[in-house]
Amino acid sequence: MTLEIRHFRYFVAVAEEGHITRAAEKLGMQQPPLSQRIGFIEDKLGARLFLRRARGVELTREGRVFLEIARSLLSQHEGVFEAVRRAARGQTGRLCVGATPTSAFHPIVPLSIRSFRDEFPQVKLTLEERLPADLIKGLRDESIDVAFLRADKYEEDLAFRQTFAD
Amino acid sequence: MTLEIRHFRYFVAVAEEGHITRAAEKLGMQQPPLSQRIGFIEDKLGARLFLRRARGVELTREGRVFLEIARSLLSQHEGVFEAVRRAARGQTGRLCVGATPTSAFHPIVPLSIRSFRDEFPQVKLTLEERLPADLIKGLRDESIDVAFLRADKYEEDLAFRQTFAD
DNA sequence: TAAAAATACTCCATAGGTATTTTAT
DNA sequence: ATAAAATACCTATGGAGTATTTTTA
Repeated sequence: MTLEIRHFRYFVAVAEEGHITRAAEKLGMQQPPLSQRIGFIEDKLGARLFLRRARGVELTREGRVFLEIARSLLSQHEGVFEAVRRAARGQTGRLCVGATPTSAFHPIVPLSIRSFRDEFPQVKLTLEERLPADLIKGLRDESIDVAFLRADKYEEDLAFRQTFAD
Repeated sequence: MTLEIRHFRYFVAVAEEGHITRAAEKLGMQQPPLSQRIGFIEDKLGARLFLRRARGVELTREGRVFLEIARSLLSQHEGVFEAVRRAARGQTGRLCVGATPTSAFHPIVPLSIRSFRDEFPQVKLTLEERLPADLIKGLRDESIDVAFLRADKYEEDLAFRQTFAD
């Protein structure tokens, strides 16, 4: 058996509480199995992570090192779901494209839209024609997802920019 | 149930082989349980990760996103053991050395410290001068890692002892 | 001596194995 | 028709629960 996500959770809970019984409560489980899991982790690592004290447990040096790593692993683990959800969303949801009345007729706009629709047919794409300032506002409040704008004027407002000649 | 390390391993194996049966072989398990686990992961994520083809499986867009994350999570997971091992060996971090006011000037003390610093330059070493009783206390609560003491007096307190003549 | 952790068991859920069916080319 | 994945069903291992003992200060 390898150390699983569950074990990292358990360890962090105990480290934060400094108390196996309380940590078990917080985790919605009983004290003995949690003690066992902690023992299992220590075996796996070949290191003692806690000193057993009369009123709780205390991290050892190895424990403190392990705590840092465990936290970072858990936070990365949490991120997974969000990342996949976003990826899935991009393939299946809606996309609102903004363009100024003039830029809407620049060839790049219809071409981009056509090829996007081609690649992601499940995405319902809508085109919003607005004035440049309103497009920026829309991007900020996320009522618009992407926009076609003259590059020279809104530079400092933009986090990301793709430029096309002409 | 949450996604465990095992699941990430399984997924990466299948993604790399493009073939559940072969991946199962490589993992030392059978094809059906691996198919089940992959199904489980997809359920958890609420996303299809593979397209089922006549001669294997192929990553979807979400699958490719998930693959990157899974790999990075696994590599971080692997690092855990190494990091704890190093911490346990004391190759990193801090070391607090205790000595009595008199023993601090015995040649063995500065000599040991010098050679230790030589061998483990990453370890930040500090010297604590305290009375013998406080040193024992410090060792117990781990505020001190090692101490130089007169061997004859604290014998029964010590789990480990290294004696030097003179 | 009191509070907390460890141990000894029992039980259960989920992972994994075996046999078979379904699907895609 | 064939190769591979899915499904159905069974087994077993590891995790969780309950009762009790051991440890630490």
